[in-house]
Amino acid sequence: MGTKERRAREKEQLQRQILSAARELFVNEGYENVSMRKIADKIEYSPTTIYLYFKDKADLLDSACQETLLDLLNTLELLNRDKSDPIETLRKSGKAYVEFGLKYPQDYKLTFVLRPQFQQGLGLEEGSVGERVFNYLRAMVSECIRQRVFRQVDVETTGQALWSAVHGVTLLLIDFPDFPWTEKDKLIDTVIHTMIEGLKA
Amino acid sequence: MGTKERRAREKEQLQRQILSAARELFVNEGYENVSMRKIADKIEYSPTTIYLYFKDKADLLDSACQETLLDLLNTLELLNRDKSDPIETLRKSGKAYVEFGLKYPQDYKLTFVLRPQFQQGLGLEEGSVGERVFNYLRAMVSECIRQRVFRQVDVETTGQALWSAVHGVTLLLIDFPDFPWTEKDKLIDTVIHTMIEGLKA
DNA sequence: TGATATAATTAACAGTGTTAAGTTAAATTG
DNA sequence: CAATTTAACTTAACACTGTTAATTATATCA
Repeated sequence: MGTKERRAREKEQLQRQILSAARELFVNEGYENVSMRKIADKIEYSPTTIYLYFKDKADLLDSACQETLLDLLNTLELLNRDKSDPIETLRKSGKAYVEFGLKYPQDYKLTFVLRPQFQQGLGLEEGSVGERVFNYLRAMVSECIRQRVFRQVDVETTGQALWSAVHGVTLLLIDFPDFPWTEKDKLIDTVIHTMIEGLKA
Repeated sequence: MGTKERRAREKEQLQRQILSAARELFVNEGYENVSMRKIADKIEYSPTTIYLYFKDKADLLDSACQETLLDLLNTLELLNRDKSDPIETLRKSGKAYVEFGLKYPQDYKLTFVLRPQFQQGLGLEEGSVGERVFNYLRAMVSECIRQRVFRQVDVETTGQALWSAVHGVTLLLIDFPDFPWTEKDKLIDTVIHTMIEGLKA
């Protein structure tokens, strides 16, 4: 009597299909320029079917951002961290963070700029993927302090400050592509390097 | 025969009135939630009248952002700069920049996040207000290097890196108001202080 | 006053997110 | 197997959006 389970599986599959189509459109055309009807066209269902699987358009955005955060977390955790050189690990992670943002600029903006505006204050609560990303950062900072390569700074504040810096350079590079930046990589490296130097013992 | 001039003056006044109403609505309700009809209601004209004074809605946004940039420039230039302590000047300016963003969060996001998305690559070209803001920053960095309180870093890259840092912390504080930040001012100060320390000779 | 130029409006178009009602197809029950 | 319930999906509609073209009102000049 597995019919019920099959149906449930089919439902789940359609949900994924909708989300996948939506995310692709969001990324390529921008959230505001994607209509429910466009998504419906892509998956060859009527527009209102989407509402059987997602509360509304913001809910779709929300789910898309969850996926992006998971991708980012994976990217970071795949870095081979050298325990004996926590600063190099921090540097590499920062670089990977920015490069992730530049590789998927629409995804990044959707997740870290657009979504908070809609789903106010959400996305970083306890147990969420966002929190896991931040935990990753916190752990690196802790290790730098433990090994006394950083001076005795506050872990929380320092983590947030580092996040601020990489977030800032990522967004500026995304939002002002025509600004006469000295050189992309040089700028990114400078931001990260300067922050790290400023934290050293 | 000053009728022509009076008419021109009246036109200009109405244009300002429209822009003022639009900016107020943008800031209070968010650009996306403000319709041309809402703006028209506020100024008690028909919606299409706006199109006699502004090309389209994006043009209105553009003009509103110009005003914001001017406000920011004024705020920065009103700081009493102590020539003998360029680092303190830089620190105060950074703080003022972030505080400006937090005081007018919608304005800030409109100018530095939303507008670039519409009016791609614009707003920082030669002779613009945006460029003047960046010149201000550049001058401060130059002074720090000239007085050898900073090591011999590249002015351009350093300025852009500093901008990245303050931009980042401003946006994070705006976008994630419910995130458990250690303490607003402590975070801002840490970001600025860490960057400056990392640049010192 | 009558002609002309300018300002402002009305009506309309194609599109938006979303809801409620209606329809079709599948699963369950007797 | 036939009847009925349930789930999945669609059609039609609402109130809104930015924007354009055609039309009306208003003020200036001869």
